Amino acid sequence: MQRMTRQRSAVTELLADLDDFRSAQQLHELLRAQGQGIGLATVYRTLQSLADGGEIDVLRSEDGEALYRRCERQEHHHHLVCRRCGATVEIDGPSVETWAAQVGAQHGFADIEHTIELTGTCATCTGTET
Amino acid sequence: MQRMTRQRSAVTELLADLDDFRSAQQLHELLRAQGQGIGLATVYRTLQSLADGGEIDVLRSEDGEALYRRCERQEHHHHLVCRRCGATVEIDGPSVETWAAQVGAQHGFADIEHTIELTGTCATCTGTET
DNA sequence: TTATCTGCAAACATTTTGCAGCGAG
DNA sequence: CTCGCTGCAAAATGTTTGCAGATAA
Repeated sequence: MQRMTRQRSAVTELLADLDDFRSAQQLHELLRAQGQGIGLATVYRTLQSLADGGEIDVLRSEDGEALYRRCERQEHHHHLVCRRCGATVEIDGPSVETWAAQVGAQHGFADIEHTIELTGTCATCTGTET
Repeated sequence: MQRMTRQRSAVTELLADLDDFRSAQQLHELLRAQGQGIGLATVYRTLQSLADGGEIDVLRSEDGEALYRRCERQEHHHHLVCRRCGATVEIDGPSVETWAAQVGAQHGFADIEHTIELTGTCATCTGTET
């Protein structure tokens, strides 16, 4: 089992304070900035163990970095990103959640998870075509 | 502009033959297996340039590898994957296509693209719980 | 011809791992 | 006391880049 070390609780508490996804290196820097003495490897190991335990969510950034966030059990939303200027809009798609669950059930799949990414060109960029 | 080299057309043609997402290294191996002499760096550079030109789609695998696939203009489908045994079902989601376009329009975004991945536990694996 | 592309190997960034010592239980 | 956890630095991966030579146009 896990021992509750100073480092582990530091990571857990930091994640509790943050709402966005952060990279391991970012979290490491934040901890050091807080005056917490902690090694990068430990941050990675701790995050991995938290992720294994389902206590945090992990996703990959566009350039392959792993991003972590404390697990939000519910109420997730998706992002709509402009491929031109990078503008991002948070969107909520109840219909998609429903659709996902439905499709899963239709094929006998349980415990469905979904990842959705929307990309487009935003109004500003569309109008500003060169 | 791009020169049409032996290597570049080899990559393009290989992608035309494949339907799934493949990693750069995988594509490199396939090309070598085909007897095509091509360096890994060239594969990376070519894929990057194709991606920049919007000729291929890129996404990130769970473990941070970049995966490439020739751009499918329309009529795409999504996959529902069993997290336990890896079984894959192709699904078609007209409602999602609609939802995506709608959400995009709502926010003034044009030319919406979406990536959707569904993961769950399939019937067999659910029933076979140890 | 000549600017671009290629291959190789070295450089990079992120993440993982080996090992000696620390410390929670 | 013990065994897991930590820190460091070295190793592993996947990707990028510098450079000299090959080559498409």
